[in-house]
Amino acid sequence: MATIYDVAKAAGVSAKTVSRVLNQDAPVGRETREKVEQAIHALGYVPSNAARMMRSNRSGIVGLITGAISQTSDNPELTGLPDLFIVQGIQQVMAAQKKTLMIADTAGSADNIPHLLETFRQHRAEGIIYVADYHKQIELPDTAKSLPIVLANCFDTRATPAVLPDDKLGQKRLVERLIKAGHHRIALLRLPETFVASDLRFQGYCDAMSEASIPFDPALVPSTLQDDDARQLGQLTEALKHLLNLEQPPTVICCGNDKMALRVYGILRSMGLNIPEDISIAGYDNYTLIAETLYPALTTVELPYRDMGRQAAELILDMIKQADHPNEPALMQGDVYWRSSVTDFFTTNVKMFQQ
Amino acid sequence: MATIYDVAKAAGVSAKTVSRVLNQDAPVGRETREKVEQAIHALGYVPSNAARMMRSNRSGIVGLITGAISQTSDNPELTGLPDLFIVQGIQQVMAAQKKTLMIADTAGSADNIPHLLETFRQHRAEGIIYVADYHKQIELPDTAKSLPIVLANCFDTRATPAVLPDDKLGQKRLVERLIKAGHHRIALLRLPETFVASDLRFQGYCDAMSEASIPFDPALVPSTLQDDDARQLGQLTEALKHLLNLEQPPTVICCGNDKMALRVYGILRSMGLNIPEDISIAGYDNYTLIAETLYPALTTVELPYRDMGRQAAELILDMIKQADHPNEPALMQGDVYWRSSVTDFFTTNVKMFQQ
DNA sequence: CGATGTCATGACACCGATGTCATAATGATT
DNA sequence: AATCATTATGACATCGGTGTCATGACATCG
Repeated sequence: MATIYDVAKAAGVSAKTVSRVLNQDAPVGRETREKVEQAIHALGYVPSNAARMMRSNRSGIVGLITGAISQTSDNPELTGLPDLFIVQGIQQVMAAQKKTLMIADTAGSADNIPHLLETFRQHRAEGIIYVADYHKQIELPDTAKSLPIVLANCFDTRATPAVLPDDKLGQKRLVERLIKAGHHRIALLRLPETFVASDLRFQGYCDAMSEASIPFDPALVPSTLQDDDARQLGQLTEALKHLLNLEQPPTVICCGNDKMALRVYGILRSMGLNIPEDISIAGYDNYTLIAETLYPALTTVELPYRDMGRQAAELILDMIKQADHPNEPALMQGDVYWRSSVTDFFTTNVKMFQQ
Repeated sequence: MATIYDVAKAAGVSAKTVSRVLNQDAPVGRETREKVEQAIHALGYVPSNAARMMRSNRSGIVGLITGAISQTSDNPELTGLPDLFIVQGIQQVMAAQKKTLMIADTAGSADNIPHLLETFRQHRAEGIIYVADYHKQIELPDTAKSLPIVLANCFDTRATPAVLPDDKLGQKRLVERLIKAGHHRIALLRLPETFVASDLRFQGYCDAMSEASIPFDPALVPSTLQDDDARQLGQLTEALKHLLNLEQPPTVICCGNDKMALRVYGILRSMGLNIPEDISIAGYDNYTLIAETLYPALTTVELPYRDMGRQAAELILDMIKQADHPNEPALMQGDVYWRSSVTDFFTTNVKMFQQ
C-alpha cells in the first residue's frame, strides 16, 4: 500500500506538500497540486487513518453498543428488530457529520459490555451510544463513565443522558383520536408488567379518558399479560372473551403492540367476528410490516425510532464538543397512524348522508 | 489519555517491557509484571489501536457494507430487515476471531459505495463483505477489486465469491413435504419476476412435482405479481379467486413469502374461508414475527440468514489468510418449518383412528 | 528603496506503539 | 572453568502521517 512518501517522490515534492494537498490547510501552487493529485491517483494512494489519528489524537469514531444485531430469542416478545431504526437514525446523523460509527454487539449478554467498551477505548472512540431493544431500565458498568455516553431507548438511575419514546403521550393521543371518532367504550390490553411502557401507556389511556370525562371502567382493562410467549395466546383469548361478554362491550380494543394486534386479529376471526365492522382494533409501534400488511390495515401509534436515533446522535455529538449534558431524558413523540381497522363513526355517518 | 510511556515511568521500567506485558510475547519477571499491571490499572491505560496498527500494518478490521440499517422504503416489498440476521451471523464469527467489524451503510443509494470503500481503505480494512437485503444480482464498482471481498445474499457476473440461499432446493423441499402430507393440487403464488428467487423457487416447485410424477398444471401457478405494493392486494385477490374457482381447486397455496401469506390470510378470511380447514397456506422466509404469530401458525421455509452470514465471514477470513477463493457461490440450505397452517391428511387420519 | 506581508515549499520532530538488536545475569552443559 | 542457552530488560529505530518552524520568492506599501 502506497504511503505519502511514495506520492511525494512520484510527484517530486515533499511529503508535507502532499499533506497540504490532502487537507487543503495551506495554499499550494496550482501546478504542484495537479502533479500531486495525479500521483495520488496513479498510485491509488489512500491516507492511513491510523497515522492520521496518532498525530491529531482525534479518531472521529463514535461507538455504538446494541444487542439488536445478535439478538437471540431471549425475549420472544420482540423478534422483529424494529429497534434497528434507531441505529438507522444515528447512522444518518453520523454520516452527515463525517463521523465513523463503530457498531459492537452484546451478542445477547450484558457481560460482554465491558469488553466492548475496552475495544472502543482502544480505537479512541470519542463517545458512545447505547441502544436498547425496547424501552427499559438498564445499569451500565462503572467503566462506562470515562467517556461521553448517551442511552437510546433506555435509562438508568444515574441520570445518564437518555432519549426515550413518549409512551404516555402516544397512548393518550391514540385514545383521544379514538374518542374523537366516536368511541367511548375503549378497552386496553396491556403489555406484561415487565415492560416500563406498560404503565406509561396505561397512564396515557387514563389521562385521555379523564380529560374527556369518561369514567374509568376497570372491566375494560384486563390485568396485564404474563411475560411468556407460549401462554399468551390462551391469555389473550380469555381476555377477549371477557371483554366481549361485558354488558357494554368495548367498541374498540387497544393492543399493547402490533404483534399482539396480529394475534387478536386471528383470534377474533376464529370467533367469527369481523374487523372493524364488529369491533375495532388498534395497535402500538407502527411496525409497518404488520400494520400495513394486515387486512384491514392497522391503526397504531408510531414508536419514533428514527427520530430517537437522530436525537441521540446529535446529543452525543454535542457532548463530545462540550462536556455539557442534559439532566432530563428527551421524550420523543410518535404520530398516530389512522388506518381502516378502526371505525370512525362520524366519517361513516357523513358517508351515509352523502350516498 | 495515558500512554505506554506513562505506564513505563509509573512502573519504573522501559516502554518495551510494558509492551511485553501487554502482548505476552516475551518472558517478563513476575515482580516486574506485577508492577506494570498495577500501573496500567492505576492509570486506566488502554493501548492505542492506531499506534499499534501503524507498526504492525494489520488492522484486524473487516468492513461490512449493507443497506439494511438505513433501508429506505425504496422497495416496500421488504420492510422487515430480516436480512440483518446475516449481519448477526457475520458478527458472531468475527467476535470469535477477535476481528473488529466496521459496518457502513449505503443509506439507500449504491452511489455511496465508492465512498464507503474509501473509508474502509483509510482504516486499512483487511477484507470486505457486501450484504444485500434480498437475493439479487449486483455490480460493484471497480474500486472494490483491490481488497478481498465476499458477497452475501447477492452475486455478480465476475464470479466474486458469494454466499446465497438455495431457493430452488428450499421450495422443492417444501413441496415434497406437502406431497408427503397428501397434497396433490399445489398452487404457487410467485414473487414478482424482478426477484431472482421467483424463478428459482418455481424451478424447485417443478422439480418436486415432476419427481412425484404429478403433471404440471399451469392453472395452479398464476402469472407473477407486479412489483408494486399498492396494487398487490388487488392482484392477490384476483389470483386467489381464480384458484378457488378452478374445477379442481388447490388444497394448498404456496405464497412467495411470509408477508404475502399474511395478506392471503386476510383476503381468504374476508371471503369466509378458514385456514387450514378450507385451504392450507404455506409461506417462505420463516420470518418468525409473522410465521409464529399468525393464527394459525404458518408453515414456511427458512431463509438461512444466520448460516449465510457465518459462511460469508469464514470465507472472507480464509481469503484474508490466503488469497485463494472459490469460484462457485456457496448455496445455503434452509429447513422447512411445519406448522398448523397446512393440513397433513395422513396425520389427521391417524388421529381419527386413534379417537 | 527597504520593510513588511503573503505565498509556496521543505526539513524535521513527534504521535504511541512494537520490532530489532544489545546487554547483563543466571543456569545448564561439556 | 569455559561455553552456551535462556531469561530479563533497555536503547533505538520505525510505521505514516501532521504540526512547527525556516526559507526563498514575490508583491505591497509608506
